[in-house]
Amino acid sequence: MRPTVHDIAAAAGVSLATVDRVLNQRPGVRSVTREKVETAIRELGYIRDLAAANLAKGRTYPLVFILPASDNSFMHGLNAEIRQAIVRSPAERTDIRTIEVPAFDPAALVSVLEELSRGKPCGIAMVATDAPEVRAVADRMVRDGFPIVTLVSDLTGSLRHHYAGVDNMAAGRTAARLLGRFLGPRKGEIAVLAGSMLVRDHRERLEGFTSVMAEEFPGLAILPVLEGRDDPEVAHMLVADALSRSAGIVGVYSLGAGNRGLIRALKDKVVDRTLTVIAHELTVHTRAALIDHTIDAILNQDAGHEVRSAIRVLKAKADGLAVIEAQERIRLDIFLKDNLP
Amino acid sequence: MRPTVHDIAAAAGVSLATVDRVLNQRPGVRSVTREKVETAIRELGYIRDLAAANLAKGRTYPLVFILPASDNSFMHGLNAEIRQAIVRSPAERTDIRTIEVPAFDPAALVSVLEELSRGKPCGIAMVATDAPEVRAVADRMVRDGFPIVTLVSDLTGSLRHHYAGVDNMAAGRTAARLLGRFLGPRKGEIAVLAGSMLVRDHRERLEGFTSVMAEEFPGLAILPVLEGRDDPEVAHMLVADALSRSAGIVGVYSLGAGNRGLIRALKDKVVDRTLTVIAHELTVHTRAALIDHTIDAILNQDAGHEVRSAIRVLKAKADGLAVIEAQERIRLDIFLKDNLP
DNA sequence: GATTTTTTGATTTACGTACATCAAATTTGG
DNA sequence: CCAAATTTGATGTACGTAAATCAAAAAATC
Repeated sequence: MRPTVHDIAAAAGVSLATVDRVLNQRPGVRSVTREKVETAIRELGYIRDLAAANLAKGRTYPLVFILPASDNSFMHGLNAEIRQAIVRSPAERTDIRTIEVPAFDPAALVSVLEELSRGKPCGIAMVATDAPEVRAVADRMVRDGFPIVTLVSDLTGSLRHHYAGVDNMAAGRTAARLLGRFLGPRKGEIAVLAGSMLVRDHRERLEGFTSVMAEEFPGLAILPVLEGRDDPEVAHMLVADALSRSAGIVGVYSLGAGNRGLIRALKDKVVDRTLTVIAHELTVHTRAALIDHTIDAILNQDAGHEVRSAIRVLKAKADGLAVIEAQERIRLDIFLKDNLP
Repeated sequence: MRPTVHDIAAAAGVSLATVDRVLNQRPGVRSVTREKVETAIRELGYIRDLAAANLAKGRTYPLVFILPASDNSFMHGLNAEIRQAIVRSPAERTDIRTIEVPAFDPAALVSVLEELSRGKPCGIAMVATDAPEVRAVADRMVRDGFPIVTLVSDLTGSLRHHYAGVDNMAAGRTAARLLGRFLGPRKGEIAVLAGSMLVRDHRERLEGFTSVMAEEFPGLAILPVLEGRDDPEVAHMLVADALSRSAGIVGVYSLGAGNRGLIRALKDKVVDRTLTVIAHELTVHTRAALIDHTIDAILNQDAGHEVRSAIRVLKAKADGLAVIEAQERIRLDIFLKDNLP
């Protein structure tokens, strides 16, 4: 049987109360005594029974998710996953709340964080807007002991405990290689559809994409980025326009949302030529397009995994425990029509 | 606050002891009374606090992993992940034991299972040898109440509660499409290297592979399968031989283990022609080969995820709880040199 | 050496559930 | 209606930890 507080008290020759004081870093213990207890803990290999401790404390983990108020499939999916997590709350002792903030608005995010830092949440997960002022508050809160993880989009150079999202640079590079290899020896132009270059994940995907394209597929020229604002209508217009303007386009990389518009544009135009298309995020629309060969590959991040991972990490940090790194790495899913879930 | 047994006793107008009898299906409760209690449970939305219950019972989850005694990187990795899980045992209340059985030996597996069914394990995870006699014992044990999950390789048509492994048919199909698309308009022959056609996962991969090849890439002809027994030496010999024999080979699909030998053969021979190569399982060797372009893509199953998933599922089944299906789906990882972890 | 302060011990209650015991109430059988 | 069997209640202990109280002992201060 694993040792309990009683065993430690006995081994250290002190009372249970003293052991408790040491374990929960309460004052009123001489450092010699504390030493004795800590030695006993180490020697017996004591590990506190978290379940029992949480029971005794009546502990719950109050967590806050801060999300941008964006109206696209991915964010809806993310929201749905958080609601699922809320359903599981009783069993997991979590108490999850979500806060919506205007998208791409550092000031709004900062004020929400300021507000939270006056409260009691034991953990914060946020889709970060990548701005210095956001980083400043986040870092201050980390130093003040708040567990903070970024979700989907990271905060450059910040102290946040963890990033629950994919490596977007790698995603862009992967897209480039897939596109390049699928096209083989063909030469031509590549259209890139993004949401906005103000978001870090989109910038990074583009950066990864262009670098591999330049290094390894010199026959393919990247056209100026189309910024579709993650809006299907805008995306449709931009892509349709680009396709009609340039006959040299052989491939498309859609690195943001709003793929509904992209797909419509592709279906209108493409009877006369074959395009190779790579898009991000698996939704009902992209899935259908993958199956009917309008899209050739989909890169995806699993929102469910991201949410569950964020929760696990925040709980672990709140308890001062280690996380299983490999488990928390969010993988880039590559879907062809053959390995759809 | 969530309701406790006390609240239920009060609501149902019975004593705590009676509630306990109902909850733990102990005898000595009239059906009318049982009804009252069950109604109260439903109406208050009571859910038993598993942590408290486990504490009171002093419960641990004795789990057994049955693994084939195969000497390849993948099995070594799987073993390592199980050892990691054993390290985490105290915190997870698990008590994990592994048993090695000769590979591809149904009789041995059956006798181990028979032995276990006389004991007390609350859950069994096994790399199944796909044979009718194995399925028979497994099904009997499932009916007797043992939670059983198959790991990596499934048991055809069995009642096992869960399969913690990838969809190998989908893996083969994916490999075919990748190879076909990477080769583009090129015509030629494809060499397939397998471990053994006696293992279900290899058979399925091959089946998926050939079907997509036949349907969609008629210009590519699949050569007779090379059975390398997952042994680097044998694999080396077979591949070197095939390459020297046929000048028409343009691609290779390695769906088993023993890739060390394959890679050596490729490096020896391939200076004079470009081959497109897809292999399974990310190891130090395949990773290096991917980076130096000897291999073009690696399909992988994450052994760590498989082990952790098997444990979560077995625990849930032992408690009669639901699992989060999406979380337990083992994904097929596709690695290009750009998205290596 | 007496006094104050700090440190330690002893003990209790609580968390939510499991499980056992014994007495009391109720039902059933004859 | 009585005896036997069944059902229910009341109560206590346990699991491992947290947290509080109050008394006792030890150390520090003057």
